[in-house]
Amino acid sequence: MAEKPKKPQKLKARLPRGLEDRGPAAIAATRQMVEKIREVYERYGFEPVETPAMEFTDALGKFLPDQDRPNEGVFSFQDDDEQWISLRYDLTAPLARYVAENFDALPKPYRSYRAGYVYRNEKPGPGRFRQFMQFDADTVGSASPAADAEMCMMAADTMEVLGIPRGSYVVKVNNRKVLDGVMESIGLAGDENAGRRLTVLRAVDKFDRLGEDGVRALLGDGRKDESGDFTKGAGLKDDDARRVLNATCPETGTNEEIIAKLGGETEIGREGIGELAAIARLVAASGYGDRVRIDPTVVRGLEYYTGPVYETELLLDTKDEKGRPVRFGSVGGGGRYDGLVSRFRGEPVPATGFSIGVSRLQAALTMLGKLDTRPDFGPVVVTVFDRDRVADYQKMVAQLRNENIRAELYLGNPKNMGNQLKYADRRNSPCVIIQGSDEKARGEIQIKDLIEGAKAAAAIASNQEWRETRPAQFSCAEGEIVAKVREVLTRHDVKWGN
RNA sequence: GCAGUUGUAGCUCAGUUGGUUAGAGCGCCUGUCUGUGGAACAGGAGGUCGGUGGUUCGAGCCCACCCAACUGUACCA
Repeated sequence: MAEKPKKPQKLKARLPRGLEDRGPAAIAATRQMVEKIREVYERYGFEPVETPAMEFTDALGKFLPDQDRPNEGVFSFQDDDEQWISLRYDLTAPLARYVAENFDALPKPYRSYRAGYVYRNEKPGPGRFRQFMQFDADTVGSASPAADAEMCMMAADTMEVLGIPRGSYVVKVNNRKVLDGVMESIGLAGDENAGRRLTVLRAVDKFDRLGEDGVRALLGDGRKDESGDFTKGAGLKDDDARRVLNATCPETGTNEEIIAKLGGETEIGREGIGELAAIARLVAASGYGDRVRIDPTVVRGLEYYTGPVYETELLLDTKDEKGRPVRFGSVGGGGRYDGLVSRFRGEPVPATGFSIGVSRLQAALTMLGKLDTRPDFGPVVVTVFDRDRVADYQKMVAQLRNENIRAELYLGNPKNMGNQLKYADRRNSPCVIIQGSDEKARGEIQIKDLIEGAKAAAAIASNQEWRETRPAQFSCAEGEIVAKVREVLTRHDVKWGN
């Protein structure tokens, strides 16, 4: 014990929670998803624009009320001039800043899209990350319900282009004005009731998770969850709670039937219903009435939305590796934010937008087994047989690379062939090039087809036989290296990158 | 934040009523194998038993506090 030398304290390699490292398969999947989404957005007439990952905190509108510091949900720091800067938490608020700053130079209505990472300092979970990718599209400068309807239809098209069949997703639409009208009708108008209105909205938003009874409890005195934790409710009278529930319970039937049941006891409520009806008509006319559904329970994140709100939800059952059901929440959402750009300008600038949660959607599709997670093929590996002929091998690599074939020289310790082949195997290489002194003397090289070899190996039992038969290996003239390698690649349909 | 559950090797987990030097499988590295991937065989590295303090002759096991992860819930701008 005493003679055992004390080990130096090792630094623990670790990543903060809610963040993830991404390997080749995940990167390839994201690239494909982003490309497909981009095609849809372009087809709808949107053009790309990107903004940085950071903004002044006040441009994001994220200072806590009555405090000189940013909201805790955003990652923030102070610049050397003491100004607060925050990582963007979505792509909408930065776009509003961009449009306001470049207003005169942009055509109106201005239609643009962008993909990028956003950051939220919240508790992570399945499909919930603290850095995640969104793909966002916005129309700024149009108050028409056609702009909103278009967002919903584009959301539907996007889901299908990503391989989610019709019927396995739904685009839900609601209108904040309808909710405001209901609250006004039970006497919750005015600034003094802002807190209770928020509680009511949060309760309604939980309908899909807690059901009618859970929402009723939250509208009334409160609710106790299965761990025994108690959540205080909005304190509505039974009668008022019933009216809220009547106006917000999910209804079955056509969009028109649902809209007809919404009531509309106030001016603001009737306005919202009218907008919903207009969207429903536009959506139906284009043949999207089955996928874009009016749903009175949709609330969405609470601050800047002013009218229609939309949400895309997967209807497929997702289960984790232990078979437990996993709730992913919405994989996309958006709405109308008529106040966000006008904050920077003294005039009204209506706007509406929609974002796909690329990271969450990818997590869901991975769990559903709908994404190809097989590793890509590695490069052709040129092995080192004679150490003093590395230059010859490097030349072969260059020949292949010049023909756009992924290739590399084995850069490890070339003491034996076995290790080099093991390396190529791990890299998932389609084939390796071998040239020892015997081949060199004949002006030939050996090409070993690792894909074919792996198949042939299944029948081979002993290591002796394995080595002696050299399965799927052939020789060719030095000058044929490119042509013969290409034959192997073609035979196995090897494509890199896509 | 609140509540519940769980922390033993890189991963999945054993570990008796508290009793020498904490184990297994898988993975990893090396060798058999300076002319060939897998398999097999042999060997090796890898642990402050989440942390600190306490009870005890003696703690991976019992107690207290702390930390972390997971699940639910809240918040989610």
